Amino acid sequence: MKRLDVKSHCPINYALECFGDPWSLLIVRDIVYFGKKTYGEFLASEERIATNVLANRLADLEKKGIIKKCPCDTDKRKDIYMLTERGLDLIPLLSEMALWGAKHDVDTDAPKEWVETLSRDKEHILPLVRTTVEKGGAVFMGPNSVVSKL
Amino acid sequence: MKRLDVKSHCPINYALECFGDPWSLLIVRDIVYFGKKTYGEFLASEERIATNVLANRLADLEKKGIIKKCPCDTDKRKDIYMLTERGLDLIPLLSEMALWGAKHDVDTDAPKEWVETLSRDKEHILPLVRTTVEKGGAVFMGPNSVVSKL
DNA sequence: AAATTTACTTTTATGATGCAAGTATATTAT
DNA sequence: ATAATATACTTGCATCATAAAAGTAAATTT
Repeated sequence: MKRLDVKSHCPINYALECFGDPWSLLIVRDIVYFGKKTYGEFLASEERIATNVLANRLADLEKKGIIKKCPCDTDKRKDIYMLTERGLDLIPLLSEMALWGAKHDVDTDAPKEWVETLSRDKEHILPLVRTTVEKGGAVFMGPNSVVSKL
Repeated sequence: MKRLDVKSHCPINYALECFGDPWSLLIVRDIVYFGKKTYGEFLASEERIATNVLANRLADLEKKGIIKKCPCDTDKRKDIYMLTERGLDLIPLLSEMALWGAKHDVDTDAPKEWVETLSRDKEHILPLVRTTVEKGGAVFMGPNSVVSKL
């Protein structure tokens, strides 16, 4: 948890120092693709992150300016986590990662149609994903999902 | 070092399980951007990877099919590490990571001109990077560097 | 033949993660 | 109003990964 020393200012190393651990990008994925917003929703994700690790990662991501936390209006026990501008800027990176994984994992769960649509027309799709997520929507889930607009 | 259990077949998680540690992508970066090819060259990189960790990461990346190792013709003590097809397919992801880092690190070392060129014309640059690296060249170093062709 | 280079391995210390359990506050049910 | 439940955490402990330092074996240079 102590990542105070900066190893270099290579942009790739900088990015890795911000989110190059096994969990951070899965949290961002949960927001972008599945519209998750609360601690409990992140905790319930398929990869079974440990609760203390989730708390650490959320705090780190907030400190790094990738997510922000707001109290929930309707339930005061909950906080709502959303992407900042820096976080939204991760969408193209996340997409390339998803395309690589979908191409190279023979057992991938990635929906074939989405992969084809995305790789065919990034210029059009990525801004659509961004504006959707900005408004609290997601790629696959919810009434305003990106896939429902295609 | 024991990453035998697959947490999920989400393409993003798959990618993270292949190279989602703090070092693997720095090795790929050294190949793509700086034309590094041998153990000693990777060991000498700015971020100062520990020698045992480098040995582990090289072995893992080879096992995952991202790099391949060939004996060096001119010096039989050395091995030459190169990207496989799977490894070459990481170039777009690495580029997005570099663009994110260059944009969000106020102290970035990324060359401004390269960042602008890349973000303006990915369609043209990325295939050029790929064919260059395939032939043993790199983005910034060597007589056949990508930047020397622009 | 001796010194150096290269690509490692081994050992020990530290730090991060995984798992199980506990806590504080807010909400819902009775 | 009280009890039960939900939510977002924290704490303690075992295990795993990384960092640092040193050592090793084969190939090459002097």
